[in-house]
Amino acid sequence: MKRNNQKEGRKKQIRDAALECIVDLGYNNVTMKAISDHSGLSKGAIHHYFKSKEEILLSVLNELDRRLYSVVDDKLKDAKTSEDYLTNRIRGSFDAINSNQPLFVGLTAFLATVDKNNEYNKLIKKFFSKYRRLTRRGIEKGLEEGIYNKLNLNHMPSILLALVFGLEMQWRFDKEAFEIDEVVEVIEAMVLNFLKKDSTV
Amino acid sequence: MKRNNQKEGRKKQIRDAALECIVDLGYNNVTMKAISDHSGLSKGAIHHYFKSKEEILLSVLNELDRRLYSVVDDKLKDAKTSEDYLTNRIRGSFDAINSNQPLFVGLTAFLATVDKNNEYNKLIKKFFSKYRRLTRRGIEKGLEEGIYNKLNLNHMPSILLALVFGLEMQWRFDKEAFEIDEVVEVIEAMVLNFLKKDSTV
Amino acid sequence: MKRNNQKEGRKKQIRDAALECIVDLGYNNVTMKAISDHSGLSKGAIHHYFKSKEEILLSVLNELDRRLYSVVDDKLKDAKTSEDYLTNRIRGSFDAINSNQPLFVGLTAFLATVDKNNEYNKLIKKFFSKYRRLTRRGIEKGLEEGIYNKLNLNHMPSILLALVFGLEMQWRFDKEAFEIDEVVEVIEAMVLNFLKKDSTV
Amino acid sequence: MKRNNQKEGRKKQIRDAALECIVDLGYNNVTMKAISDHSGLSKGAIHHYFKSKEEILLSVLNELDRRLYSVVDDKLKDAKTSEDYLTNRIRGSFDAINSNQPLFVGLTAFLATVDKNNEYNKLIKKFFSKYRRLTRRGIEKGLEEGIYNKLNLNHMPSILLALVFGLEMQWRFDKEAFEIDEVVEVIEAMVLNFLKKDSTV
DNA sequence: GATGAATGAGCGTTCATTCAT
DNA sequence: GATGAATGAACGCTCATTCAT
Repeated sequence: MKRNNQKEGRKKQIRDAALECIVDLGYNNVTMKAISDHSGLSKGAIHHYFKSKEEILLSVLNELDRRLYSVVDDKLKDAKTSEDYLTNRIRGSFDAINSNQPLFVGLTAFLATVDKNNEYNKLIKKFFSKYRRLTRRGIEKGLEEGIYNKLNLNHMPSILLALVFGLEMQWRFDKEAFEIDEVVEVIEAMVLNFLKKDSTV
Repeated sequence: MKRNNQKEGRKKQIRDAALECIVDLGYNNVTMKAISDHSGLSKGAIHHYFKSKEEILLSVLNELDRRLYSVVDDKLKDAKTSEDYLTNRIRGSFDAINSNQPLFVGLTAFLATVDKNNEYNKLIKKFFSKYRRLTRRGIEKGLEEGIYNKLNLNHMPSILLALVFGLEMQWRFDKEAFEIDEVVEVIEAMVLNFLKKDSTV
Repeated sequence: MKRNNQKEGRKKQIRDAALECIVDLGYNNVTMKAISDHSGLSKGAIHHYFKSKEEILLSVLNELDRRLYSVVDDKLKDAKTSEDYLTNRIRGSFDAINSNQPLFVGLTAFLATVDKNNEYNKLIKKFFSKYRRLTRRGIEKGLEEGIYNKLNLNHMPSILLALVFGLEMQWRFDKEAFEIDEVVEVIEAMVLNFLKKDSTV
Repeated sequence: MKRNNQKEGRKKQIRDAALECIVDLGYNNVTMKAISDHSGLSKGAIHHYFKSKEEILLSVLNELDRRLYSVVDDKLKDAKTSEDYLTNRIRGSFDAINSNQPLFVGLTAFLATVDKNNEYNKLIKKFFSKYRRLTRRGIEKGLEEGIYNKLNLNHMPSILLALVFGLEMQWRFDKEAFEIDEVVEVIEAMVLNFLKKDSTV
């Protein structure tokens, strides 16, 4: 058991170093040497815990998925009503952008690795899917309570996810392009307004 | 003159091959050898037209920018009123996704190259900026005509761009996640509804 | 005949450009492209007159040999007695250094190409040999006139050639190392003194 | 400590191989592949010890400088009087030519790399300078003892260095041009004679 | 477990040479 | 004659991976 914990500790150490490298150096400049330097472990030791560089990066991607989930879920703890829940989900997602840049930078780095049939793609697919499911649950709650009209259940999660990622990306390249807090307020107003009142689409 | 055209033709040939590589192999697997194979030109010949791989990729990014502009603008030709204009802009953007996948795959590939102070970043910033300006113009027209409330002029372009990119990305990794046409309809309804009626935010 | 002259003119043009390249860029940075740029002729045209880069450089080396000969010989025109002749030969050689740097820079560039059995080596050997023969002739004249003792006929030419090249090389790397005019005076005194008085070696 | 020695051993192994390449193939044909073949180490291993080809060559040049110093100094051990000292210095230099051809071939190879402002130039300048200083010291000793006239202190070192290098070069291209031992004897006679008796220049 | 020396395939790039125009 | 587009071998170098210690 202790063995296993130690082993997991080393793997975490390596994963963290790899993420640091992605963020600091850019995805394409991540080398085993860089991970070695950042982690304080030798290249040989790293290969002892992960059999290849790809396995490390896969592990990082899984870790990012986990982190994103917990970061967003932390925002939902105090939500009482469904309306709160959705508001928190929206606001929480954007807060997550601000407070966890490495997470997003890391995630989007992987988006560019798209390649026919690779492992990353499957993980990213799962990750997108999970995020949509989470959002959907919040809306379902609202539906049960009769707050939202039922028509957009399948569409809103995708739309909200698009907004989070789409804004984060713009913001990353141009911090002056917009005031993110204001944009989030507009999005909140637009989305809640639409979910509550609209029933004609 | 003919000379120049021939030269431009070759550069296009190389650019096209490079884009093919990005789409087929993934950004990180684009090599001069791959571009050579895809273009049918020798590595030496490619270097005759572009002095480095980076220059080719920069050229591809510029080309994608140009293409996106024209693809989107084609959709606006028939727009009569501002409402049409904006509807067309939204719909056009999503049509562009369907009919020009390489374009979007290419563009997003570059998004992950983010690295401190590189040339790509500047181009992407310009490109995002241009797209927002284009959208903004459509909304301004609606403002003049009194169709839209004036409050969201600065925010809607960013939101619409986020939606386009954010949806394209999800769709790329999972074609079954949502029915894109339906999502676009929802977005249209939500956005136009918000722009017209809302005046409280 | 005219044909031939034109052809020779082109070859000279190329040779001159190649020497310029050696001097300006360093031997190892001489490329066909550089020769093309310096000569104003296309790479194709250059290959029309010389079948390879090596042939151009060989031609340059031959030309340098010819030039050195004429440069040094110009100094001997006014020499009346053998003593004048030798003085002029020494002084002339060092003057040549000052006024024809490209020539010496070019010549020494080739010295580093030494390679088992190459063409350059043969030419350089011939060139060293010719220079020694020239010097020897001056001393022989002095012998006939009874000015010099006869014992050093075979050795002085080598010594004088060593002095010319050896000083030029030092001077090229460090212009402040010595006052070349003064050194030349010392050499003159030492050599003439030795040739005249010494009879014990 | 052992580690360090091993590392230094490898660096020496690479340096030696590089010098072999210079001598066997000519400076311009030294490639990483050639050094790899000569040293028995892979290209990767070589780059593990030297970060670039230039660094290897610089290291070789430094090593040649060190070797020349020790080779020449070995000849001075038994010198009693200054006259011996200078004689030994002259003779020692020329002995060095015979017994350390690679050293001289290597050194002169670098002389031809002259290029505006490169690292080699600085080293060669230092090296010439050191050699002149060494020679000068011998002459100064003779001055103190009243053996030599004082006028040529600044000039003789340059002259002697010129003779050493100038003769080596000629000899390299044509072993039959002169009998080097005889030439050295002549030089000795001429120089010592001049230093002792001459006081009119 | 941990190290880093060693490997070698593969990278982007250069450049002498060829050849269709 | 003259051009420069095209070729491809060879270059210096990088880096994931292996393995003796």
